Amino acid sequence: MGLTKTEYFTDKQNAIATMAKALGHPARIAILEYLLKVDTCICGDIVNELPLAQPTISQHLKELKSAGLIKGSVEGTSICYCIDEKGLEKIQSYFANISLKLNKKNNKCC
Amino acid sequence: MGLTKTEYFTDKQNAIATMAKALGHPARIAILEYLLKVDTCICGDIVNELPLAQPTISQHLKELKSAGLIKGSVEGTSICYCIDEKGLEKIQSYFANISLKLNKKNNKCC
DNA sequence: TTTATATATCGTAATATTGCAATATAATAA
DNA sequence: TTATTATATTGCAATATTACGATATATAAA
Repeated sequence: MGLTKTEYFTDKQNAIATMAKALGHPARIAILEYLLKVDTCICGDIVNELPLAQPTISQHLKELKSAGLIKGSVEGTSICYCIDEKGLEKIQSYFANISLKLNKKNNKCC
Repeated sequence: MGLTKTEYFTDKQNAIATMAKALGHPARIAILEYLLKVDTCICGDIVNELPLAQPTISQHLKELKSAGLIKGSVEGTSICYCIDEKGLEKIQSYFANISLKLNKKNNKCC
């Protein structure tokens, strides 16, 4: 195995899991935070920012991109990456909704 | 390799990544949503709810628990699992904060 | 064209994850 | 005690992830 049985779950569950998974690595959290910190859009200086090799960073960027959390556009020789607000809005509102429901039900157990 | 270099990142980055990783599987999202849906705290009927074998569910529960997203307490023969509000609050507020910063900076790029 | 720069892809080794059958454990019921 | 029930653990096969050196690609500069 080692294969996630996505067919057993709803599209939304899979979508949230995909985004959460993409954020399930400290390097990708660090990339997100760096993109948030810098004012101008970022290119390859993420490589200088993180203590990981260039191919590794490239791979992490690819995963964030395919999860819809960042965007990248060619800018001459380099590539401008930035946060994809839509994707982040999705995951943010998902957790906000969970919290809301949790507060409503006043779950007292365990 | 195959080994995440956690020592290169901050504790907070690692903590968020750990929680996100735990939610990076549709079965674990489904478990979370089920725990949220049912009024009473849940025990082994998660096994009946999801199309996965009992050992698999048990493993997923363990991961959610060690990430601080759910709690479990022995209740006779069975175990009562429920959402750990603290953990969920952490990840919720993290993304809320990201969204806030994102809106502030009006990021127009790419 | 040639060279330099930036990024992506390939290939690969080490490790982690997923899923389940079989089995162990632990608490209650008979 | 001996079931029975609920859950966890073990062991294992299939697959995925992480990381990086080597290399490819693509654009701009000389």
